[in-house]
Amino acid sequence: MTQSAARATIADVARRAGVSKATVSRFLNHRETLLSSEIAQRVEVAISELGYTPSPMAQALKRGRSRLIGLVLADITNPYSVAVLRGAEMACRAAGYLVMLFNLGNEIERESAGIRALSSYRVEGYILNTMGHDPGAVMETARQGKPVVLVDRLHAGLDVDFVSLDNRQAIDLCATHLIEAGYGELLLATEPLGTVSSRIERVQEFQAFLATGAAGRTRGQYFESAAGDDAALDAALRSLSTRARKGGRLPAVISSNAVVTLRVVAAMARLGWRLGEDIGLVGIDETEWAPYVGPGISTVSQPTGELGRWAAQCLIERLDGGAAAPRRILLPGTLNVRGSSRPAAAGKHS
Amino acid sequence: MTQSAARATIADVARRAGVSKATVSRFLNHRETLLSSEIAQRVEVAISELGYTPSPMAQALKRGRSRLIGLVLADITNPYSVAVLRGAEMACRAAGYLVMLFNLGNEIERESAGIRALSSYRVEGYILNTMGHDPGAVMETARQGKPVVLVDRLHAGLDVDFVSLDNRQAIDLCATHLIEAGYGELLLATEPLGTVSSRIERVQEFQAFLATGAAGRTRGQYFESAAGDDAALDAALRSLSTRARKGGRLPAVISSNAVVTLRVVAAMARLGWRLGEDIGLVGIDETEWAPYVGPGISTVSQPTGELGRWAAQCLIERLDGGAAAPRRILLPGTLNVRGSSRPAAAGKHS
DNA sequence: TTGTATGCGTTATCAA
DNA sequence: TTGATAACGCATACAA
Repeated sequence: MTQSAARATIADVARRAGVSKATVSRFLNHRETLLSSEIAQRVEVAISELGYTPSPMAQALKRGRSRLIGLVLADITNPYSVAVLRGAEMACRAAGYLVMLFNLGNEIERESAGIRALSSYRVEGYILNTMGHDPGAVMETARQGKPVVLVDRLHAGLDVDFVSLDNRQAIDLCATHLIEAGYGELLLATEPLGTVSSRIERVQEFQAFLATGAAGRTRGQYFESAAGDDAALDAALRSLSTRARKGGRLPAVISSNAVVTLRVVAAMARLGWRLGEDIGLVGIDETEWAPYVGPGISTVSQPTGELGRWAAQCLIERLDGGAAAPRRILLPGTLNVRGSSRPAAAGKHS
Repeated sequence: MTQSAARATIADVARRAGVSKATVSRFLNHRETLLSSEIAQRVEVAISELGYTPSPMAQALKRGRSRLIGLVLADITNPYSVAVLRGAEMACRAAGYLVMLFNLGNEIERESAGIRALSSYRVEGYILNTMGHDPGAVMETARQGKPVVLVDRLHAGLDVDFVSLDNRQAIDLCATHLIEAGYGELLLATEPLGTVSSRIERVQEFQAFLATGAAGRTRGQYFESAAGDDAALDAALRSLSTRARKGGRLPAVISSNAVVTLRVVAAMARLGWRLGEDIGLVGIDETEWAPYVGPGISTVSQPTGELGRWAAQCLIERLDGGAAAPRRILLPGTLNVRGSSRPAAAGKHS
């Protein structure tokens, strides 16, 4: 325990125990098969006396496998991503893997840099939650022959395991709840679609829902809300309200994720509208603040921890040799009803 | 570029360029000193043709230094921590270091595990934002002779660089603002003090402020709010209100961080009080939702990115040989005034 | 059952 | 200026 600055190596242990390095290594890796007599004892005490821990770097170099799993996050600032990270981390830890994180910080051009960095550390597989803007980068992972699992966002041309919220179920949940609550003119507000599969899918499922009998005479549109453009959002909201009034319906917004939910909330302040009364709102993504903004914001919680856990699970199974066809794992969301989707006295909006 | 599964090694490059491994290594590391003639050319093209990248693991093994910096976070779920992480990451990247993250997930008993894991990867220094509950673990870093910088939380007996919000300035900012806004009976609500230096410091600075002339006839107390115990918080708030009424003052809360701010907000809902009117509130830690909860919540923003940047900076300077005495870097917060600290019509609370 | 020798991908020391 | 070679810490094939 009382050790000088440098970490003990396997040679130190061997010397101290009066055995060879190979024996120490065997004690560490093949304890059961090549059992030693009382030499194991000596090695064991030497190890604990020296506080010896094998160097994962040297092990990786020798074995060709690192017990590292690479996790690429588009934006660690996003609570969704962090929650997924936690789930994945726990599953990996349980399986003896360490998660090596690479945060893109929303700089899509770093996508390949991230994968290269992880690759240089010989990670054994990748969990990707990126923009998918740099197909070359992601293809590189496939080329390496290392397993990949995508979270939340599909990549064109990459046929691998995929773990995500069941967007159809989530959209259905939002829409039917809103309709049952009395709202009849819907707007799906989303971040700009771009190539992000989850955004696109939510819009498509929304449109599919509207085309269904379940929608009744409900009408709906969608709107892409860009980061700085408050005016466009306000206009879309006003237009929604106008359509609703003309049709004798109550207007409501489904926001496609927490970022957009916050934008809609901000718009309420600008427009002087009250959630639930002047307009309905249910947002995908539960947040800690949802219960306390306005009358409380109705949300659909994603099973974020589970998503991360599943992602890790998929990867680890493939690492263990499971070679089935790519899986698609879609987990359901759960609805949290709050004031933002309770029309107070039936449409008293101006 | 067109490569088989395995990554190219320095030997591949050497073979391709028709030189020795040593030459390739020199090209990579000592380009200026031992300049080669047109051999450099050959090496250069071979490298790019093969898409060769040195293995950081092998480099670390040989050099004894990893260009890795270990970052231990108490809870990555906390936006404060993530913001610090981002700042630190950017500074490290600029200096050619990679951040290796270890998240404690608030499990304090993992503190030593985290440091050991990082240590096994031969990180060259540590940025620590932990509970400090496991002194042994942290001492271990010191024993290793590797530089350490503490963020937000001091550790007893560990005399190293420290980067943090200027708690005195922040508390003064909150208190004087509240007083100027007309509030005279203050309550500092904090998470249980335990051994967390930042919490303790904020309480002490609060008490110091009250003892000062600046406080005038203002009175104040502090309250430790435990995670599940809503009743205690409600009681503390009611008692605050009672004291205020008796003294003919307006009551206000300073919440010590974002977690507590949210608890106070939740209490408002339970008690049926309105922020700003029935009670004032200013919280340390800016959040994305602060503008939209109730009348908007006044906050003090921490310069989180800067904190992270400074932490990395300190570490890197020591890594480069700077051996001065431990530094204390205290950065000021900035006040964001919103509705929660604007008494509407002078104390119309019951 | 244990020890010796070799190699993983690098860098650094020495000769050439 | 360049090329063998040893060594970093470890795991394993082989020999003892």
